[in-house]
Amino acid sequence: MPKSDPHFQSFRKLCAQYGLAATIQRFIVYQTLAEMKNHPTADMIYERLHPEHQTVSRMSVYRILDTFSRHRIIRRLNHPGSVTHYDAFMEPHHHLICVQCGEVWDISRMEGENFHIPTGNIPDGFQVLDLTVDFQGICPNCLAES
Amino acid sequence: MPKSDPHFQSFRKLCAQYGLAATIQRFIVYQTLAEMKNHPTADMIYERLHPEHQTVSRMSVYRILDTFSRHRIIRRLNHPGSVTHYDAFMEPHHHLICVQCGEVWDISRMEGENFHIPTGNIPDGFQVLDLTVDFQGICPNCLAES
DNA sequence: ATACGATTTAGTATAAAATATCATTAGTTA
DNA sequence: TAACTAATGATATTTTATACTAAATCGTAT
Repeated sequence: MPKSDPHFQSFRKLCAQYGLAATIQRFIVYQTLAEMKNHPTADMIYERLHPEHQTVSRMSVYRILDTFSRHRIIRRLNHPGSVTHYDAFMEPHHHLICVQCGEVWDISRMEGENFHIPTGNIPDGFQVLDLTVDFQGICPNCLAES
Repeated sequence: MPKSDPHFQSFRKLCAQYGLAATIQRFIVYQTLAEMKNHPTADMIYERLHPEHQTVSRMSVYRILDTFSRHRIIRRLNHPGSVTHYDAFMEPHHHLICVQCGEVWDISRMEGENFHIPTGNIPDGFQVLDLTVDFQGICPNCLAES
């Protein structure tokens, strides 16, 4: 019973903060995404929640993820390939991307990683919130195959 | 007549270097991409070259871009949204991405930008070839609207 | 130059991912 | 609780990408 979930109250506050209605569907999608640690796609989220919650349609999952990412409640990732991936702002991290097979790995940010924002290049009026580094390369598997 | 194009000879060498056949279709796709400076999608490239070159099918554009990106002759970009974008390794650059509207701008790399590869975080056996920094933020237009 | 074997392409069909529309339902505010 | 507004579900459709195979083209050795 989602509405009796103790987390629902704080979720209601979160939504109010952004002027959004705190629907059960939004709560379930948000909770499911927060539990998943592997940058799921909209479809992966739907498949995960559907067995327990037939009350959420696939359509709504797409729409809710879009709404939430526009409000920056969740994050829309820039993965390679042709499917949009999401995450729920867990811990900040960078990406390791194999240009051969397209696989993506997370790498945590390092103390002293020495990435600063080169403001000299950022046009006036653009408000930078965050940065992500994508490392392109070849993964061990693909190296072995070639 | 593509084959009489003076650039075709150097393109032939490029392909030979990677063990790829230097077909007219590949040449046209490559040339078209090199002319386009805005990270086009496969479809945008097809629409651009089609009026002049009916001899290249949409299917081939997708396949050629995939082949070339696997060989790192071109680059497959990690844009937000659900369509794969490409560029032709013109000049190295980073990206400025508006999380609100999804628009992307290039920013050139800076002398002294101070991005080094933190090898401590890269798993053994992964060969890093390049890195790109994505700056997430809000563009002036979207800032004005909200 | 020509012919042979190996790649590559075109075309059709199909799959996967995302969006549009609108009547119905649910959430918020008073 | 009632009225108003916003969100959902279902279906249909669009967009993006892939599978498959006969025919054409490319590279290599003659």
